[in-house]
Amino acid sequence: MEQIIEHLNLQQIADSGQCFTWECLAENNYSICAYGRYLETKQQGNKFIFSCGKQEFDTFWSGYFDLDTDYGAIKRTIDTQDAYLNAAIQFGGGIRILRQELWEVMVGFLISQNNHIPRIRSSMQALRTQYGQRREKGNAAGVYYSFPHPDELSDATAADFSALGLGYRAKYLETLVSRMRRGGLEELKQTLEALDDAAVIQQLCTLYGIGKKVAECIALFGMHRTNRFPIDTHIRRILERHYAAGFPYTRYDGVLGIIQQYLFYYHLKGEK
DNA sequence: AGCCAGGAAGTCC
DNA sequence: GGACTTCATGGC
Repeated sequence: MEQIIEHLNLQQIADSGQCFTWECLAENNYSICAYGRYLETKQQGNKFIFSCGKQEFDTFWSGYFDLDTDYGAIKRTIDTQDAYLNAAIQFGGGIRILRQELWEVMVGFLISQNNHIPRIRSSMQALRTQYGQRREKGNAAGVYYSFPHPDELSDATAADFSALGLGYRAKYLETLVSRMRRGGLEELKQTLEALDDAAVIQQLCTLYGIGKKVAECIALFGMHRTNRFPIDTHIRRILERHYAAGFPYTRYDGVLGIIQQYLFYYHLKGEK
């Protein structure tokens, strides 16, 4: 099916580092596996072609791409005097915060610490093909691998994960899997849903290998807590260099996570 | 061009 | 404050 969508750019999202499992098939053409479903999509300007039917798009993928959130309205609240932020949005205004699966995000950002995006991606891909379920694409030729549930990872050891390039993070994942298997993940999800942002972060930080920064990312990308503002090395530099007098947190209260993504992506890819 | 060093969406002890 | 895995990246 086809659809016109504003404030969405596949390449920007794919390179923004919020998800590590999209696969680039060609320019502006990606395959996406999420919640066990498979989708291929192509973009030409604001026109998109999706490999699924209208009903599946409306009931599932539309939510995944966060199309119910009005990014145009958010952009209109931006301080016109803030040259850096405006440049960032000019550069990466097609970024949205996807509604990804909690577990996949937890693993992705557990691996992300002290790491490069290309390497995170290859580790995530290896986890899928090693432990995920092999499935027919259905609406396209070939097969894909779903991202493995904790139960599907429960026989793997730290040494197995290390072999996939996780390095010293392998033991973190082994411990996390043992906590999240056999209903642990579903229990955690229920617990977290009931908590406010600060308590979510606090709760996540009790897990071995998850510190403040990773917890913030999990809340933002895995639970759509769009007011979380993860401060990593890139953001820290931006704050020092461009917001030495203080960042306007209160002005963007409620959408700080979205603002963070614009800034992060611009620093990562745009600003030279 | 090819090599080398500093750094990478940090956290643990 | 130091150690931790490995390697894509940029500088020379």
